Amino acid sequence: MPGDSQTEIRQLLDRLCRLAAAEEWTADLNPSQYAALAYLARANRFSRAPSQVAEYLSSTRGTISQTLKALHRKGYVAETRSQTDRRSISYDATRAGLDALRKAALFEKPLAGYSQRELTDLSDSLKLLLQRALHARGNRPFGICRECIHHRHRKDERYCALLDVRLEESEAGEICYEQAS
Amino acid sequence: MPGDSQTEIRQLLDRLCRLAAAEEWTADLNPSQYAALAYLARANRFSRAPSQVAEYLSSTRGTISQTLKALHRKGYVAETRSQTDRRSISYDATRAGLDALRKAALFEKPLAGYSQRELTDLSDSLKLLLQRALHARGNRPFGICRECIHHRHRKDERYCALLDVRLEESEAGEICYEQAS
DNA sequence: CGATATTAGTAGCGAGTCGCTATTATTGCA
DNA sequence: TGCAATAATAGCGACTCGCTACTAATATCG
Repeated sequence: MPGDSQTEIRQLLDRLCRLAAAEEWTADLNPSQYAALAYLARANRFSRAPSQVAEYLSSTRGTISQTLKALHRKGYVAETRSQTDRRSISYDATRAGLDALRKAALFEKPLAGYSQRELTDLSDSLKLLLQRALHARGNRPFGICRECIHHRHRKDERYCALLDVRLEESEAGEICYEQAS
Repeated sequence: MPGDSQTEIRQLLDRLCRLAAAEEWTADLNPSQYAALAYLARANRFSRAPSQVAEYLSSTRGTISQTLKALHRKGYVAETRSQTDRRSISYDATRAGLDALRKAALFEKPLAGYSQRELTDLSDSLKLLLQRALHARGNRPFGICRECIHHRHRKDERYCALLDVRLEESEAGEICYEQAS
């Protein structure tokens, strides 16, 4: 039934995204390219391969492959082939890429009047909804490293018990493909 | 800066939309077609022309023209030429169109556990954000007829003071292009 | 009244997404 | 060692999107 809360929430989300998309075009990026680049800027070094980007964006490897190539042509990402697995590639956002991201800021003005409390409330509501929707579809959560069951933190050292590696302090706040809770 | 509340909220919105989009493909609709159809199902008879759909979706007349033609080919909308202005066309969702919309329901399960209070809270937060974002860009609000300054309601009669027409009871809850508050 | 905007809808271009289905490397496993 | 699984990519057809025209109908105004 059109008009109920579900439909309304869905349409609100959609219109907000379309508005954001309109802004993204002005920054030499199309919405998919923006989304991929924004992910790469927040993802840790174990989570920047095409298939991981595809999964995060609920897209396919084929499409994302093209998107990343386009970003590469524009100089917004750098390609790094893996040493251990010669099939896989990792993409990192370049300085120019981060600049392009900043140009497409949309909700700065509309969110300016919000208190920190209101921001986290909204953020948490959306996070919960997304989490449930992802779970219903059997998708990975793509949570933050620090909030993972494999994350170990003692003294001033961080460590991932799953991948068996030491972690830099700055990596604790990044998105991880393997994150679980 | 990636990682702040703004960026995070934007990425959450984006991922929710992409998830919804993935669901829409399964209902013989692409995301744009779904969005246009969902709008037509909620818009009143003064608001169903291509240019109005385009404005609602932050798109262009050209693109929406194609989208509506595609929906027409699929039998999901009906075309009606205006009697008064022979340039304009109005599109209405057909019964088959409404069925297709229902097939693409996504947030049913994830939102099932929410209380009515939580639903309206989330809905209101998003509405406020959208409203501010639209205002910042100088766009129309596309609000609901009933909540308009031109809406008159006395006894059991509804009336629009702007368009100078009587309104059916069922129209009071529909989206209107002319809505202002 | 008639010339001149303005408006509504559409067509067509080029780039690119998206869901597909292969295809090619490379790696893991029995 | 052979065969399945995996990572990335290529290519197809339908489509969106931002453009720039373009047609037809309606408004405006000297």
